[in-house]
Amino acid sequence: MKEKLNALLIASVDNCFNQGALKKTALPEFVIEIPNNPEHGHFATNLPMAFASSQKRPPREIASIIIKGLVDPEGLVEKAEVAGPGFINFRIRDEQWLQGLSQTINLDGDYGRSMVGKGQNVLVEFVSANPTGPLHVGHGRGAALGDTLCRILAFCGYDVLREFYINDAGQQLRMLGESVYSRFKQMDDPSFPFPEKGYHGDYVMEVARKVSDKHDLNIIGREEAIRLCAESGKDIMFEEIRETLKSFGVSFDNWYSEKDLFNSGILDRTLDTLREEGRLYEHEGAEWIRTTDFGDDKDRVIRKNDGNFTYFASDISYHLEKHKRGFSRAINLWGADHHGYVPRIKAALLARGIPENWLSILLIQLVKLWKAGQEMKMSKRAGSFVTLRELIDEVGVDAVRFVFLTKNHDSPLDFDMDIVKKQDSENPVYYVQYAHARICSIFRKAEEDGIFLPEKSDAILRRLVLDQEKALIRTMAVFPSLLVDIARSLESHRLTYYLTDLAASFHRYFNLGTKNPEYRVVTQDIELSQARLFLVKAIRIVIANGLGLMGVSAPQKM
RNA sequence: GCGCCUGUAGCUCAGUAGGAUAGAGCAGCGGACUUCUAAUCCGCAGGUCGGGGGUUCGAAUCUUCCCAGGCGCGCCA
Repeated sequence: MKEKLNALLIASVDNCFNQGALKKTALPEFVIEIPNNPEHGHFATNLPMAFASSQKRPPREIASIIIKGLVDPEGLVEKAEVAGPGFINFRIRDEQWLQGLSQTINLDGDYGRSMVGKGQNVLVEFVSANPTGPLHVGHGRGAALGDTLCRILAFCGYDVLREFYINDAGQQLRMLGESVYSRFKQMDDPSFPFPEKGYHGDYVMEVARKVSDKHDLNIIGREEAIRLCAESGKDIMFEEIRETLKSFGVSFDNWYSEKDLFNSGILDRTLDTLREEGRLYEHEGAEWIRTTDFGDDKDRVIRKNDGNFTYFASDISYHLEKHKRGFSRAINLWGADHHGYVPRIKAALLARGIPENWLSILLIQLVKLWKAGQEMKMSKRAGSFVTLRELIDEVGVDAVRFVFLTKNHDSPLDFDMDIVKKQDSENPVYYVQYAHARICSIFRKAEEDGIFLPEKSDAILRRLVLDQEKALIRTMAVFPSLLVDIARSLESHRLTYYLTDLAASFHRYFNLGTKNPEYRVVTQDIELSQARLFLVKAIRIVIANGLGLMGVSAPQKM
């Protein structure tokens, strides 16, 4: 609807140009928004105010000129009026809204789908946890956010590739191997030393048991045993990570291995290119990249004086390779503790002429877990942390995902397990799900009463005349453009608020019927009942589609 | 010290590309189920949008300074 109005406005301004009512100047940036105050109509635009400076006329005057020159062959607008300092407020004709409603019903599961991203392929990298331990709750937030973002992008027509980058080449894997080996040795000799920077979590002992069940670590040399522990440990952890993600409803198209980056020669090739272009230099036995030429605050080492590459080398290479693979844009979801790396990775891309906005990096703030009124401090080093697996098992996938999606990614999130575990109204996930279940229940009731929906809805929908019904129809009309907005802003949490809002409007509507039977969906008047059934069916569709994009189930019964 | 993020109701947070009178949930108080699901709804109360300046028709939103909190500033991974 907003899009239609936008086109209408542009045509109208054009018309004013041709009539000489307005000077031919460039169209300014303007917005069409839904006013908070219902008295201001269904839509409002600030176009006249934005136009004031180039037209050199008062906004209100421009507003009435545009209204006079309105081009509206479809009969979209019922009323247009000048308001406030120079807004134009629009009221759309009921017919138009009803058309939107029947479209929602016809499109069903495809309602909200669009093609705005057509022709664009996007690489979304998220989670990318090291296979040196289980996923913790912070990874869960990234997984929920990333997965939902991918679903929304795909729904908006983007060609999305979901990728998990596996750090399987560096020191940390070696450390896992040493930790596992040490735990194995400690089974017989508790005084066996544990590596200083080793992984302390209990899971390491479990890995040690599993590895030693399969292999006799005593008959092979220490080095080989550590290598074996590292390799097997990685496989075990990785399997666990995949398993956890799967039960969390998160899938990936591609698992990109850092080791492959080395073995395939890609890393060397990318560095050669940078070297040829004079972006690298030797200094004190190490090799550096001149990221300061591109906005970083200091140059960075990519090869240490011991000959090993820094992790940054593979990171540069990985991202340059992403670009080379032909993606029109890339999105990374990182933990906010990595924000210091943003300027340097962007600098490295710029050094190869890749524009800064090709890569969007979403920084995800910390999750604080609360239980029994106490914060559960997490420390990976000390091995004390709540895993995503534990959280899912205790709280349930729907609730965890929903809560992770209630906050903007750059705002820290307090996760109160006591609230989220409750099976009652305090738990926010049920509010939306309940609306869905309630609608299903209405349909069961209608069926009992022998009321069924006809094929065509159009004529019947005219019976929807209540303010609440019209408001619901308008709210639902926002859904497609909301998704487009999210695809632009990458702010998935807005979907959560939208669905909560829609559910609230529905619950309110439903409750009208508890006071006055005339306002029930299923009434004595069959045609009216059918119209309302179409309405709530549309609500069910929007909620189901929205929850689907969030990876949250839409139950028929609760 | 430098950089990034955050600061909105008692608490947790929204606030749609700068728009008109700043919202929700929870907590508090008072109401609504012989009824299509009360996991719901209605009402009341609750705010110098951290503070000061600036930009303009208009600022929670942009800018600058200050205050408070979180995180990051390795030839670690």
